[in-house]
Formats: sequence, structure tokens, C-alpha cells
Amino acid sequence: MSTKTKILNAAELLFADKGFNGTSLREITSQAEVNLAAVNYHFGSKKELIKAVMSRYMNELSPRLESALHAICVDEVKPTLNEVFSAFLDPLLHLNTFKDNGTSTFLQLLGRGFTDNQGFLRWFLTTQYPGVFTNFTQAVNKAYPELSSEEMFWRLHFTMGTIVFTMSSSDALIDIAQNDFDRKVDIAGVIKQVIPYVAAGVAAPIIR
Amino acid sequence: MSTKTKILNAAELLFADKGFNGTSLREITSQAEVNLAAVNYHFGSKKELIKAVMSRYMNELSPRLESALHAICVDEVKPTLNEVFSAFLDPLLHLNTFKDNGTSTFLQLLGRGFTDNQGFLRWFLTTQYPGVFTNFTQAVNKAYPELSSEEMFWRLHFTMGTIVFTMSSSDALIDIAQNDFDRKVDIAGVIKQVIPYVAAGVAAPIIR
DNA sequence: AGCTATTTTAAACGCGTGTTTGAATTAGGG
DNA sequence: CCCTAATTCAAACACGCGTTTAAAATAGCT
Repeated sequence: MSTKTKILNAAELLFADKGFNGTSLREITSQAEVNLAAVNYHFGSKKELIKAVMSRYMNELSPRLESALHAICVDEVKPTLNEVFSAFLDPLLHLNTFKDNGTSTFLQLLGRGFTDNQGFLRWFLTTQYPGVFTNFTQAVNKAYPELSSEEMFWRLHFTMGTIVFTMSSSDALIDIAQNDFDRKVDIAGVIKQVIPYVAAGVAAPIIR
Repeated sequence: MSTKTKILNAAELLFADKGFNGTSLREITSQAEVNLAAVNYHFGSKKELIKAVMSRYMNELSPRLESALHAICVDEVKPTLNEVFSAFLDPLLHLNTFKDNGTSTFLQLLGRGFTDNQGFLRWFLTTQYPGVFTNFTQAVNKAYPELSSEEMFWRLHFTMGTIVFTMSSSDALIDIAQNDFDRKVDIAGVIKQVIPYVAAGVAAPIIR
């Protein structure tokens, strides 16, 4: 395995676990069993390494997600919100075949990306992968056209918050749930729990 | 104004804006116009300062919140989830009379507390202010008794995610909303938007 | 006023960070 | 084999961090 890949693999796990600011290059390189200077040699800087970690997942995810959302817009005249949100399930779970625990790792990274670093990753994702967002809002709009664009704006951000927060602390939450309820829980189970929740939230009656 | 108070006031704004890890004691003390060593003299450590900042708000909020939730449990035989979540509104908005932009600042701090510092603030809040949590889950349980404790666990954490994430980036979101929709938005408006969302999310039909 | 305890101050400490350097090592093609 | 380019490596750099120190200033009490 190349040095570059070893760094990416070590970095993504540490980033997901402890955040971008909370992980040092020394932790990453010692975990990856490469020299400290290798990060700056291969990636240029820590910030570029973060982008590379995210890009590896986004490049795998975004085409599948875009086409799944696009299919809903084309095929169905009036999709349900449950269908829209369920469209995320397969592309996200596909990350598990791409990498061990890929789904969980990616969602945790996403959560970190929106809270660490005063949100520079939010900018990176929205500018580098705009197709995901436009397809998503189109699909939601087709499912619930009565929602004004402002109400949709807020509800979609609430939804992102639900997902991102849950996933960035999903390991801790899964631990608590397994102890308290004596039942095996995995990331797919959490996703299946969250879909009806966000679908109902977005579908909530409008109060004016 | 005492040095202690000057530090608390400067710290809470910087913490809310840039997170706990993202704010240095030097930023805080120069903003507060006090000596760097004053933090360690008056509070002992940065961690204790963080606790003090949070406690100042929690001591103001938690009795009002507990009694509002308690009142729902006592007065109403079957409250709606909208009533339960609306019970948060007055205690939260009361923080605005306690301090300028107190509601917004506190909610941002809360958001930071759950993502920074590998969640030591989550532990601090749940152990120091358990009454808030127990009253809340009781009220939700009375409103929606069909929900199993495990489903309630997840939905309440989804709800916390919605609130906490939205509020930790509420300044940026309010800016975007004001530009895109040409309409004055404030934190009370966001709270009123989020209540039907989370109420509908928690009230979502159970899929088994 | 004088003494004591409290508070403020400037300076430094030790440590960890991301990054850079320049030499040593390794690969790969003519 | 040899030369060159790519990579690895140990070491150091400059900087910012939280914390500590000990002297100076201030406040409060008798």
C-alpha cells in the first residue's frame, strides 16, 4: 500500500473519531507508520489532507446519490418524502463495500466537517459538489410543493443537523443504546430510525 | 465590572463563535482587557472557565425549564408534542432579558458543548442538571406513550441534534436566510420554525 | 497609617503544533 | 552500472498554547 493511501486511511479514522482540529499530524503518521514529513510531501498541508480525505468519499458517493435523487424526480410525479430520504440509504450503505465501516466513517466525517474549522468544509462541499444539493432540493420540492423556499431552507438545515449531529456522535450513542436496551445496534439501524423522523419533520404542517 | 465577570462575558461570545477548542485564553483576556493570568487565578483552568460559562446560563434556565415541563405533566392529562416543545420557548427567550442575545449565545454554546471536547460537556450537563432531562422525557412520554424507550431515546437525540446543530451555526444560517429571502430573521423566529419540525419528527409513525 | 490579604502584572516555562530543511535512501530507465 | 528523479528520514524551526512564578500594585480592615 502506498504511503499516500496509508496516510488517508489512518487520517480518516482519527478525523472521524476526534475531529479535524483534535487530530495532529503526528498521531496520523505514527498510526499510519510513515514519517511525519510525508503528509506535507504528499498533500502539501493538513488542510489539503482533510480535503483529500473528504474527496475520496464524495467522489464515491455523489454520482450515486445524484442519480438516485434524479431518478425520483424523473420517475415519480409526486414522490413521498420517505422515498426522497430513502434514496440516501443505498448510496450511503454502498460506502460499506467501498471501505470497512465506510458509511459510519463518512457520516462522522461529515458531522465534523460542519462543526470544526468554522465551517470551511461546508464551503468546500457546497462548491465542489453542488449537484447533490440541487438534486435534493428539487426532489423535496416535488414531494412537498406547498413548502415555501424559505421554509424548505430551514427544514433542510434542520434535517442536516439531525443527520450530522447524530452521526458525529453515533459511536457514543450506539454504545449507550446497546447498554441501555441490550440490543445490537449498527449504523444502518440508526439510519433507518432517522428516516421517518426527518421525513415527518420536513412534512410537518405549515404554521403561518 | 469585576474581572471575573469581564472574563465570563468575553469568553462566552468567543466560545459561541469559535468553539471551546478554537478559542485561546489570550483571545479571551485581550478581549476582556484583563491580564492573561487572570483566568487561571480566578477560575483555575480553562476547563473550569468553560464550566463557569455554561453554569451561569444553566442556573438561569434550568429552574424555569423544569417547572414549565413539570407543569405540563401535572396540568394536562395528554399534552401534545407541540405543547411539550413549546414549553422550551419562554425559558429560552427569558435568557434574552438575562443578557443581550442570551438565547442565541446559550444555544450556540450548547451546540459547541456537544461537539467539541469529545463531549465532556455532555457529561457535565447531564450530571449537573439531570432534572431537565427527566422532566423532558416524562413530558414526551405522556404526550406519546406508544413510543418505546429505545425509540424515544433515538428521537430525543435526533431532536437534540436538530437544535444543537442549527443553533451552533445559527448566525451563518440567519445571514444566508436574510440575504436569500430578504426578510428579517431572528433567533426567536428560528425557534418557532423548529418546534413544529421536531414535534412532527418525534411524533412520526412507528415503523416496525 | 500600617499591616495583611487579595488581586494584577510581566515574564517565562514546557509542551505540542504544522511546516521546512537537507541529507540519506530507494526506484526506475538508458 | 550509473545517473537522475522520487521518496523517506531525522532533525530542527517558529509559533501558539495553557499554565506557573514571583514581584508589584491595590484593597480592606484595625
